[in-house]
Amino acid sequence: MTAAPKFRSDFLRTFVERGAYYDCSAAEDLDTLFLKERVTAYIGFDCTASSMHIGNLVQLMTLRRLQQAGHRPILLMGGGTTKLGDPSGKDEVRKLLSSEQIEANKQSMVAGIRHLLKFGDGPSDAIMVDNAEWLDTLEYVPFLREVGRHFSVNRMLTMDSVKIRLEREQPLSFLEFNYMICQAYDFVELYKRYGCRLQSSGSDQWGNVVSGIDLGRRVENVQLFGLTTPLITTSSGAKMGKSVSGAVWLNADMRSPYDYWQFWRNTEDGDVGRFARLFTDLPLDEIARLEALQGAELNEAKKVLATEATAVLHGRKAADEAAETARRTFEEGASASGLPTVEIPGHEFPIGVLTLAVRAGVSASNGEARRLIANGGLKIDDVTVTDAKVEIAAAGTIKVSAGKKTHVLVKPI
RNA sequence: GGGGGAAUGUCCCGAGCGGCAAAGGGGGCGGACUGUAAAUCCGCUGGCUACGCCUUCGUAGGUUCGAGUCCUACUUCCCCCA
Repeated sequence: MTAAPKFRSDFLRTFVERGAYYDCSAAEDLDTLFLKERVTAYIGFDCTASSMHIGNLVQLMTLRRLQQAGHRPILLMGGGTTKLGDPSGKDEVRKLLSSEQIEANKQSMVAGIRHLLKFGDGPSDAIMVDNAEWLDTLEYVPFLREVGRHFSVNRMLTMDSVKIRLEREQPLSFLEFNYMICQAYDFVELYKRYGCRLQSSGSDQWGNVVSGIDLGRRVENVQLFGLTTPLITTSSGAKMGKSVSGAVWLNADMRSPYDYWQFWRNTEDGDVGRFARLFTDLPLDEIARLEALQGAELNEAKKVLATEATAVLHGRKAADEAAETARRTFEEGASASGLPTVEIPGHEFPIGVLTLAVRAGVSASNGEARRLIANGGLKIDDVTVTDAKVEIAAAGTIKVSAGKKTHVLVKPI
């Protein structure tokens, strides 16, 4: 990482102030470009899951800030590159996904982030493109002659994504080996189609970004730019978003706005300011005020962080509802109606607590529910369950809690 | 084409003289302490109709009272030679 240069353009200055800057190519020239014109920039996402996750959020926020600064963001969905599999940062060959699966993932991923960007035809409206549009129909030999000849295998072997596999004696298939070439080609293709000059990405993609810049210079004689963001970790060193049962998904149907709000509410003290700068639209002076709070007062800052971050992803209304539900649940100890709710047919009652815990989704199995009870972690309507054999009668809505933070409402119907 | 290795609890890493539901980590989940934080400490971490039963060690067979452990074939990967 280079020390952040003193930028003159609004966009890059904000980018640095918000803590999103890691490195960029030809900083001077890029800064000038931002001063001079409306810049079209892109970030690519592969369609490996049915939802984006917290790890993608820094990139998504970059697109958002580009748009806010009046530039034009391109959301590139890697419907084509997903068919190859990105070897970066992976120890193993990815499982191949079917074309149908990739397409379904793409639709779902895009739907999940619709509040983050404004799409349309306006000058700074976001554009969504799928690189399958051009990658799927490439002809092998012409492609090799036009693009492949600009790539040195010697150099590709020194790229981290490749080198790491080789050093660890982990397999790297020829299919994956082509990933960086396709990503480089994407950049040039987006330049040709949309005049896209900048690719932003996480710092782990630097090698691929540079490859695209090189290719642009060679085949189009144009100066392209790269801008990377740092890998975000919590202040205690953990990779972000790996806390609760795997990834923190952005799609509302995979993690409700309420649970998303909770994720931010549980931010470590030392991260409040940094995360607020990165993941909310709050003014910097307001953030400075919030992070200056000490001790338990920081909880107020965390609530603001949670609400604002949720508003960015799910919209203001959902964020306010999540905040209110949390307030009633945690500060009043009430069975707030906004909690995640599970409906169970009335004829299943009276129901055993184990089954109830599983049906409510707070335990994965009866065995797990048993252990939860043994550890004193399961509560029904705020009463600790001590006997795994008790049955619960249907008496209106029941609050099922696992530990202090997980609460689910069960509604007999 | 020839030779040598590797695959372990479906989160990951990783031990495993033929008696193994399988050591030890990491992670995760609960509890205590707190502020819905961090750090620390404690417990748990295959499933079930549960003092018993069932399913797990790349896949399929075999030897054995008994196999993660031995044999055979296959799959995938790594290394060396050609």
